Amino acid sequence: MLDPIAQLRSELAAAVGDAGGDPQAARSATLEPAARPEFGDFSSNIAMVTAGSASAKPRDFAELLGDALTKRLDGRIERFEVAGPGFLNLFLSDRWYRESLAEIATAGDRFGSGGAEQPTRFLVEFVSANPTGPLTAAGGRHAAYGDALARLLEFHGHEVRREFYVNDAGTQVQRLGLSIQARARGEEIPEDGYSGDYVVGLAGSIPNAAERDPAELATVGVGILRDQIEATLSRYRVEFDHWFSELTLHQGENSPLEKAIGQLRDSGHTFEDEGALWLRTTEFGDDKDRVLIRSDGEPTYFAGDVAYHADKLSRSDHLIDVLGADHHGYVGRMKAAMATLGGDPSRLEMLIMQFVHLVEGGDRSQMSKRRGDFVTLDDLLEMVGVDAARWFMLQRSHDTTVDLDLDLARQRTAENPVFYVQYAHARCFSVITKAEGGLVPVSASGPELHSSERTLIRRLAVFPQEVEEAAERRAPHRICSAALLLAQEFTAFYRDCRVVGAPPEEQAFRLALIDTAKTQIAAALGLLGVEAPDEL
RNA sequence: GCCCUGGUAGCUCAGCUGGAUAGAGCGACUCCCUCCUAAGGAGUAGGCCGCAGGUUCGAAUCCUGCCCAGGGCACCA
Repeated sequence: MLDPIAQLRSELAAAVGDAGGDPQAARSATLEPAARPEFGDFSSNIAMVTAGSASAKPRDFAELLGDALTKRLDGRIERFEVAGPGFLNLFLSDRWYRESLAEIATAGDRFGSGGAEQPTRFLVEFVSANPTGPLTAAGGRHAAYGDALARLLEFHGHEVRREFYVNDAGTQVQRLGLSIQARARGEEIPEDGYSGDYVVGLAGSIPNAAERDPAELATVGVGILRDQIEATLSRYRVEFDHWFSELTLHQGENSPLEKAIGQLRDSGHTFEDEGALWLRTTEFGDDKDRVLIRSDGEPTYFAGDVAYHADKLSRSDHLIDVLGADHHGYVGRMKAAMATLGGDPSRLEMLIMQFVHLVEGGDRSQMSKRRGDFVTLDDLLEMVGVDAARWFMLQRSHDTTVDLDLDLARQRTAENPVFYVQYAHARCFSVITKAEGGLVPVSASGPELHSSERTLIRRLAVFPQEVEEAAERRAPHRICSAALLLAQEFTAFYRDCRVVGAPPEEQAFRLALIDTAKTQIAAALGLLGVEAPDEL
C-alpha cells in the first residue's frame, strides 16, 4: 500500500510515460511541499529531469505532464502551473487532502514505517566506552545517536542489533587496577593512572582493596563500572542486545583472536618484521601497515578489533560502527582489514561523531576521563532530564561539533524545542478529551478546508519521505527538524481552527486530524527516544 | 607534512546525491490573554552561504587551489 505521496509520485512517473518520456527517469525527481503558497501545494522538478528523455523543452514538457496528471488524478487536482525554468506546481483539491488524511489515519502509528527497499540485518555498535570510568556527557551523544539510528532503521523495515564492545582487556584496564590499589593504600596515583574521584569510591567499596592483586582489582573494578554504565544507559532509554566482552576474544583453545590471525596469515597479507607480525593494510588503501602481534608476543588492540569485526560480519549483513572523532584514523585500517579477510569493505560503515561541549552562561567544559574533571552523563541527566538531553544530543548532524546549551535545555517553555513538541502533543490530547464524542472515519467530502488544515495534512503526508531520508543518510537529526515543523504546523492549525464546538461535521474531521497529528508526533518522538506525554 | 570533519543571520545550527526570493531555534525589537493548556500566539530586523577559480540553463550544494578552526597520524587502548 503506497502512502499518499508515493502514490502521487507514481502517478507523476506514469504521466511522464503518457507524455512520451521515460518513466524510469522520474525516479530522481523531487516532489516536495511548495516553498511558497504561490507555488501551490507541491512542487516538482520532474519536467526538468525527464524532458530530455522525450527530447522536449522542460517548460513544454511540464505542460504535457500537467495535462496527463490532471487526467490521472481525476478530481484530486485543482490545477497546475508551470513556473521558472520548468517547475511543475500542483494545486491539489480538498478531496486529495481528505483521502490522504483517511489513509494516514488508517495506517496509525505504523504510518511511514517499513519503507526499506531491501530489508537488511544491521549490527550497530556504539558507545563502547572503556569501562574504566563513568560514562561522560559526550558518551551521551554517542548513545543517543546510535540508539536513535537503530530505532530509525528498525522503523524503516530493517532488522537491527545493538552492541556494546566492552574493552575489558589490555593496558587501560591494568592501569585502572593499579589506580584502585594506589587509592586503597593512600598512595600517589601512578603516571597514566585514573585520578577521578570515582576511583576512591571503587577502592572503598572493594573489600581489602589495599592487599589485593591489581589484576584482580581491575576485574572487579571493571565489573562495577560496566554495571554502572549499563544502569546509566538504561536510565537514558538505551538498551543493548549484546555486551560483547573483548576478553572473550582471547579465551579458550584456538580463541577467536587466534582464528582471525590464522585467517589473515592464510590470506597471505601478513608479514613479520623486527619480531612483530604485521598486516599489510596498505594494499587496501591504508597509509601504513599495522601491527597485529607485538614483538613481545602480545596481540595489539587492533588485532582484537579485527577478530571482533570478523565475528560481527558473520552475524549480520551490514555493520555500523559509531566512533568518536579521535578514532577516525581507524577507518582506513579497519576497512583494509575487512578486505584482507575477504569481506566486502562496503559492508562496514564507520560513522564519526564530533565532540560536544556543554555550555552554561557562555562557559565551555571539556570532558576528559583521565583528568577526572568531566561531566558525567548522570550529571547531565540530573541537570536537564532524559528528554532534553536526548533531543539536544540528536538535533545536530553527527559530523558537526555541538554546543549544548544547558540553560536552554533546562527550560520548560516554548523556547525549548523539545518542550514545544511535547506541548503540541499534550494539546492534542487535551482537545480530544474535551471534545468528548468519539472518533469517526474521515468523510470524503465536507466543508472547504482551511489552509492550516491543508498545511498540516501535507506535513503528515510527507513523514514517510522524512523517515526514508533520515534512515538512509543515518541522520536522526532530520527527525528532530521534522518533529519541530510538525509541531509548528499543528500549533498554527490549533490557532486557526476551532475544534470543540465547531459544527459536527467539521468537529469530526478536525478531531481525526488532531488524532492523526498526535499519533505522528508521538511516532517521531519515539524514534528519538523522547517521551510524548499526554499532559505536561 | 599527510589524513578526517567543519567554516551559512549577533549565537547554536539545518539545508549539501545541483533548482525558484537561502531556513529554524536562541538572542534583539514590536504587538496580543472575554477564546479547546499564555507552560501560549502574531510580527519585524538581521546573510559577499570562509576566499578565488572552474563545471552547468542553474552552485550554499559538484570539482580544483588557498585560508581558518577542531581532531587524528603508536609494537596505547
